[in-house]
Amino acid sequence: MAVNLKDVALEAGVSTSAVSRTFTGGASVSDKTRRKVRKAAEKLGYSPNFLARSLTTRRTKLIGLVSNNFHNPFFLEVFDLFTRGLQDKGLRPLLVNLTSETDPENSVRMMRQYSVDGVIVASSTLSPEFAKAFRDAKIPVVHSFGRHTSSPVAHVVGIDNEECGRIAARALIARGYRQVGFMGGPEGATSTVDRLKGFHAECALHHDILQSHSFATAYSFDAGRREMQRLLQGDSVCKAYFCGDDVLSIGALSAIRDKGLRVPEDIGLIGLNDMEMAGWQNINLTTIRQPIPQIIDSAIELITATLEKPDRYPEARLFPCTLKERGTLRAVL
Amino acid sequence: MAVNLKDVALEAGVSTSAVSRTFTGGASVSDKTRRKVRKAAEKLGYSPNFLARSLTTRRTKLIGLVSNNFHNPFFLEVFDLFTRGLQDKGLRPLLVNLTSETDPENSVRMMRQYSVDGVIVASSTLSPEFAKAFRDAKIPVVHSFGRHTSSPVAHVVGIDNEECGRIAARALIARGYRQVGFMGGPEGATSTVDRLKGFHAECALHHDILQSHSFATAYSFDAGRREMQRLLQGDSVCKAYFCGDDVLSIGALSAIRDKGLRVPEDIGLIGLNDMEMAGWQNINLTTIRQPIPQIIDSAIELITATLEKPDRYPEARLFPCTLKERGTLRAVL
DNA sequence: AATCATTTTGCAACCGGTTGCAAAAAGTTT
DNA sequence: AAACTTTTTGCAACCGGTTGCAAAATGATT
Repeated sequence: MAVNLKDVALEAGVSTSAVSRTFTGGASVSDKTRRKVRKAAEKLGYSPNFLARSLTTRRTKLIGLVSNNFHNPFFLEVFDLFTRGLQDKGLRPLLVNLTSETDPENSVRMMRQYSVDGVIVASSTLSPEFAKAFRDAKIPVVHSFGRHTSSPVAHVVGIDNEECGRIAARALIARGYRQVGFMGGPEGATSTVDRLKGFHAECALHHDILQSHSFATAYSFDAGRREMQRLLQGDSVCKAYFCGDDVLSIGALSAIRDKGLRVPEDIGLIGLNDMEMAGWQNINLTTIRQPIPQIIDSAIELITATLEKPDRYPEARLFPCTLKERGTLRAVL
Repeated sequence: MAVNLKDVALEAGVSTSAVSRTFTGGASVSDKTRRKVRKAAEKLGYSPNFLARSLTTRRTKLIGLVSNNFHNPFFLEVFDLFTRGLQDKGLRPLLVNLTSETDPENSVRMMRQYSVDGVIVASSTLSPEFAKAFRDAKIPVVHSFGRHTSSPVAHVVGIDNEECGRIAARALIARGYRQVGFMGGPEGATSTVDRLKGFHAECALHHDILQSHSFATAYSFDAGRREMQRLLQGDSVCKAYFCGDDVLSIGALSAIRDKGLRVPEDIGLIGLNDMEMAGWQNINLTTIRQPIPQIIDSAIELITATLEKPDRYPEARLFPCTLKERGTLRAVL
């Protein structure tokens, strides 16, 4: 059915090697035969079969893009940037939806069966062990938006979540909030654990700050809303909350407003990510901006570099985050 | 490096055929050798190379998932369902981000180079010609959320956009709105064209309805907001608007509220899709519900059926939409 | 035990490409 | 024109599997 190398070779009156060489960069072919081959290929509508090629080159140009959060709009931006960035480099993302499956073994086997060149993990909740499983299997891997530990076991590119916790705490304190809370994402999410740690540490530096914390069950609107509703029913409601991320903040915001309270007058809120929606005028969320495009570009750069040199020493690339002031915190005193 | 068929055959003391046969369903192998092979494979950590296999079987189990809307949260839900649904059937989505590229030729070539078994187009803006290009190239294709024409040239599964326009018009009219507008998505989007047509036709059935229409530049919050701002500056603001989709509605909503007008008291709004966010309590959008899971299940079912029988006659599968009443239209009179 | 039917097995060719190597062709130098 | 260097070319083996076919092994029947 489909036209292959041999057909083109026959049509052009050359060997299959000649055809193969015209279609692979840097091979030795004379202009004359190259032209003949091009013409024959054109005529027959030939284009090389990447998968057959990969058998000998051992490069499929397939990159596994594995994520477990398809309910956070933040990740749509992430997928957009990853797919475009990979495409620009001639790579193809093979999308893997983890849902509840967090055991890496299945994913590793699957990625191996498809001979992906490398894997990009896009998740702020999976533990470093997940990425490590790929590394152990000798599959180049970069964990984007993952946890930075003191001794990374696999490439990580993202932000310093502890520092973000401190930034949030400082922002609240600078605005005169004295009773502050951290409303985290799921208790097991690495990002939440680290953000809490930094938030807690920074608050502890000030003797007059009353702090508390709790966790939502997921990084989602519903979870954020429910958790804030629960908090508002309690007896020690804080004056301002640092929420685990933007979508949680938006859920919290809706709960607060429904209760008839004003933001930021009655309760202040600060999120994290600065996803597109945070800037929507009807939301206008004060948040900590994560430099998403930079993180993604860097992750792609790192994975391609690792394809070249698979035993590259693991590294962590962290990008600074900045406060993005909008309308859910009162002004600095 | 990686362990292959031959290694396993050697370890198990059988031929490569025997190994191959134990790993492909319905082949003739005795229990005894099957056990030997399984054990050897286990020991060496072998799993078959799908891509090498595909060379002879002519099945890669790769499905191109091509979309051009990575800025509409609606599509995150779509990707979630597609990836899970395909995975459940043992298929792998190869994600293609079209961005501005609407010429199908490149996509066709690319999909052919990766020997995808089939392609799912997920877009409400691309014309049927796009999917047709795949069909012409003998690549099984299903256009989900695509345009239904009287004589489909490729499989389409989605909704009847004209009927949705009529549903919207009826909803507005039933609620006593007499001056109504359609604020569409991009003028070239097939979905917008069809929705306008139905909306227009239904309004025309009533002599006392004043209708108008305009287009936003994209299916996005910003575009919706900008277009509504423009409309509000004009001199013939309608009493209610049917917006091209939910995300446009949300943009419009923010523009209206910023102007100090109330929804639904001053202006009514109805969207389309019923994406998750439409139900968020701080948005609470009245909208037309599109049965997303059904559409996606059906699209997957149709593509797999077409893999079996590639010359299957093109069909259109349309699912009924229903009005989802929330808070942005006043009550029925 | 011999004959026949059925199942299991391995050989070898093939899927669509790439590539090392040596021979052939082209280009330089004397 | 001969000798030498460099470039181009085709052969054939290989990548990791599958599969048609005939031979071998097994099981059933007499």
